[in-house]
Order: sequence, then structure tokens, then C-alpha cells
Amino acid sequence: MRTSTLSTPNNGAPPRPAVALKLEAFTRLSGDDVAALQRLTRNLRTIEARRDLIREGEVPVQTHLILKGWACRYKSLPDGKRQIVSLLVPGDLCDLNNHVLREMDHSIGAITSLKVSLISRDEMEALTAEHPRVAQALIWDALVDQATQREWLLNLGQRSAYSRVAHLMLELFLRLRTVGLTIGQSCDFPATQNDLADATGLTAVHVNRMLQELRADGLLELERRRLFIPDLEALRTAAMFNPNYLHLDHEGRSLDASV
Amino acid sequence: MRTSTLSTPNNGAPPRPAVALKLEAFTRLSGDDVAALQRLTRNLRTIEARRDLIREGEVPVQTHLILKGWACRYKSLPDGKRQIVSLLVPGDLCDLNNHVLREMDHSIGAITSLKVSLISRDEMEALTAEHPRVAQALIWDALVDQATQREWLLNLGQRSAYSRVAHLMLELFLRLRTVGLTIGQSCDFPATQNDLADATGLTAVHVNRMLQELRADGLLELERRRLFIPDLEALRTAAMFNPNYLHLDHEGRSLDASV
DNA sequence: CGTCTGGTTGATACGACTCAAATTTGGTGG
DNA sequence: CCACCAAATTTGAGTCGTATCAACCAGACG
Repeated sequence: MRTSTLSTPNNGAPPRPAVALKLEAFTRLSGDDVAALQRLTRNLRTIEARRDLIREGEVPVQTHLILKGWACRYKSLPDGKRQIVSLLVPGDLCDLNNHVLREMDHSIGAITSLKVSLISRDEMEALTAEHPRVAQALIWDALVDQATQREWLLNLGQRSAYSRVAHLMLELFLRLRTVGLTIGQSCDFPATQNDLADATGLTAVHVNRMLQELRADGLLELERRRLFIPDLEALRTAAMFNPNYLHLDHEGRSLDASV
Repeated sequence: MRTSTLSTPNNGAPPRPAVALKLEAFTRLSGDDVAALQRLTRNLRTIEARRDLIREGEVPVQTHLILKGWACRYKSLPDGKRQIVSLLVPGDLCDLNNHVLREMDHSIGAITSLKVSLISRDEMEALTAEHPRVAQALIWDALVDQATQREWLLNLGQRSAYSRVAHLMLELFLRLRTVGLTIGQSCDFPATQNDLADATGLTAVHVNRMLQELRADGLLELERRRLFIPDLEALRTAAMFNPNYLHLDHEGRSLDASV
């Protein structure tokens, strides 16, 4: 009894990979585009939970595509403090173009155990050369990433601890929804309160208190690695959440592939 | 008696525009490359201090290049709070590729009166097609922008108010230095304490106190729109500043134009 | 069954905010 | 050149949000 009534209908067809689902929030892809994205998953790698995928100071080479699990980009201070600067979920790409820089200025760590695909620069160039629609969608994706970073700055700089936590949870929920990883009003949510603390610039203790308050207010429940949002609209208000930065409304529809 | 002894020697040649100086922190440009960058300044626009260049919700069209003055990207919350998410100084480009998005998710405001150049998408495409070295440098520049956003997240999330202010000032000083806008250990610094507050997520009152403390500690002086840093190394330590994110060490030198 | 990681609770401390007023600076027009 | 005004900075007193520290508890796992 858990048919995913909310995901895109997909009768019989092979399941679209998360990255395709995400890019289709921008423009409709052709079967050929999707197949090309499928083919990016040739060079797989598995990473254990809590290991680093790549560390500050190393030389960036391939692009990574998250297939399964959660990861985070983070930066650390000499005094040991850590800031998570973005969360990566299935369908997210990291380090497009990064070969231009000589060394990483931040690290990427696995939150859960991870399945990622390594994509060489050549592969990526071939993809964008042969699939201009995908190329455009990748630019859109990169711009959305940047917009998300800006929204996080707003979050850290101006929102109260309460709205800050609410905002983060809601963003993740919506991002997971676009890649088909929600069921109704809930989704897996493997980040620990410690991770949430590092992402919001709060302490784990305070995150815990905010989560309890949010729960008491009927805005969300987080338990056993599972998030449930009883009332999206109420949470949206509490978080002062404006979804415009996610640019999810098919802005590139003029490029849509004919069905 | 104000020969700028610290800028790149430039005997008799026409002065390099700020954007060229900046890109040359990545790779040495040819005379032709520089000339092409010069030609980007055909469509000029002047903006008064404290006016907006473009507002959230508007349709992004051209790319802007800051020629003179300071600007900032910012986002606001329904309750009126404002977060500056980046500061723009001469040589900075905004919204490369932004035409892909249908609407701006943030605004750009002038801090001082501003001279900017408007660059059409076609102009930009011609430039990158004809000047691959510049194209690479622009990619580098965009990556540095993103790295800077990440560093700001670290700043807001993990540094104390004291280091946070120190870090911001030092970053600006170094960025201005790469475009030749410092004289020795000082530079113009037109941002108000209010601007600094909005950029650091502090209140103006508290920024004021931190500046006084930094001054008392001999780390910097800010007065009459002018910044002076007596001891860069001491400030670097206090700010826990790691310059790696600015990627200023000619990482693309393998692409250098022959002199 | 014991260990470990993550979550929860309470008491206390402090960094940063708020509010309000005074002062200085910079710009403008007489 | 001075008088005036608005904007920016500075100061002080009091408060509040979030951090800190230290236990304790609950599941997950070997």
C-alpha cells in the first residue's frame, strides 16, 4: 500500500534517474537526453557513511554525481568548527568545471553510505556537445546551486534559530520531492541533529530544542531518520520560505523536447 | 606624489581595466585578450548611490561589469531583514549566464555611485568564442565567486563577531589589491557600518564595537571611508583567514599568453 | 548483554541584540 | 564661509537568544 501516487506517472517505462527528474524541473528532456544521462553511471564508486569523498587541498578531477545517499560540502576552521555549506542528495552534481581550479577549497563528506558516479571531463564535454538541451539544463542546475548558497546565507545571517531549522527542513523536502524521493508528506531524512547544527550554524542542543518546538507547533516531525510535514503551508510561513530560489517552475520550457 | 608603487609595472601602456587585472590572477592575457575586455565597456550606465541596479523578480538580461564603485547583492525577508550575500567591486561581473533563469531571486544595489557596463549575451558569446583564454579565466572567476559564497557561509555560521568582521575586511582588501585599488596597506572602503552589519549578520551597533576592538588591537583602522591595515599577518591570524578560496596563485598559468 | 552513537534535559553563562540618546560627519544652500 | 540637516557613528544600559557544560536516556549493533 505504498504506491507513490505523487511522482510523475511512468507507466512501464524504465525509471528515470534522479538527475533526469531534477533537470526536468527546468525543461522536458527527450528519451535520448535521458538515455545519455543514464549512461553517465558507468564508473561507479561506493563510499561508506562518514567518510570523505574528497578533501580540501586535493586536486579536483572528475565530476561526481550522487546516485544514492546524502553527502555534504563542508569547510572547517583551525579551531575545529565545521560549517556544512551545502547538502547533496541524489541527482546532485558536484564540481562541474572544477578541473579549472588547482585545489579544492573545501571537502565533501558522506552523511550516509553513498553511491556516486564519477564522470570524466571528456564524458561531460561529449554530453553537453551532443545534448544542448541537457547542457542548458546543467547551466540552470548550476545557477540554482548558487541561488541556494545565497539563500543559506540569508538563513544564517537573518533568520531566527527556529525559522532557520524550519527553512532547512523544508528546502530538503522540496528538493527530494523533485527527484521523487518523498512519499506524500514524508521522506527519509538521514542527517543527524549534529549535521543540522553544522548546516545552520547552531549547536546540536539548540537544534534539538527547535525541532521539539516545531513539533509542538505541529509543523514537522523528525524521528527515526524520517521527516513528516503535516502542513506544508504552515511550515512555509514559519520558515519565511520563498521557493523562488529553487527555480522549479520549468523556466526552460521553451526548450522542451516534443513528447 | 602618489605613484602607485605597488601595482603591476605598466610603463606607458594604456592602463589595464580592473577585470583584466583580476583575470590575470588566473592566467596571463595577451594584448588581444585585454583589448577584447576593453571593448566590453561600450554600453555604459551610471547608477546613483543607494539605488538598485536590478531587483528580485525582474527578468535578468544583460551581464553587468562593475567599472567603478561598489555594489552588493542582497536578499530580504518579509520582516524587513536584509542579508548582503556578496559585495561587488570594480572588475566584478554579475549574472553571467543568468538569462537562463526567468527571474532574479535577489537584488543588486549600489553602495556608492556606480559606473557599470552592460554586456549583451551575444557580446559575451563572441568574446568567449574568440578568446578561449578569457573564456577559461571567466570560468575560474565564476568558481572563485562560488568559493567566496562558501567562505561567507563559514564566516556567518562559525566565526565570532570579532573574526567575522576581521575576515570580511581582509577579504575586501585582498580583492581590491588584485585589481590595483590599494595603496600600500590602505584602500578606499565606502561601505557603511550598516552595510557591514548586513553582510556579517550582525547589528550595526555590534559591528561598531568590533571595529573599535580591532582598532584597539592594532589590527585595522576604518575611518572616513578609508581602511588601513597596519599588520596584514596579524589580521590574517585574528580572522582565521585562509586565502586559498580566492585561488589567486595563477592557477591557470599553463594557459599563459606568451609575453 | 554491553557498548556506542545520537538524542534529550536542565542549569548557567555570555555574546550579541535592543532601544534610546548623544555626537560626529558630510553634504547643501544661503 | 557658515548654518543647517540628514546620515552615519558612538555610547550606555538592560535584555534575550543561543552556547556551554554535564548528565542521562534510548535505540542500534555486534
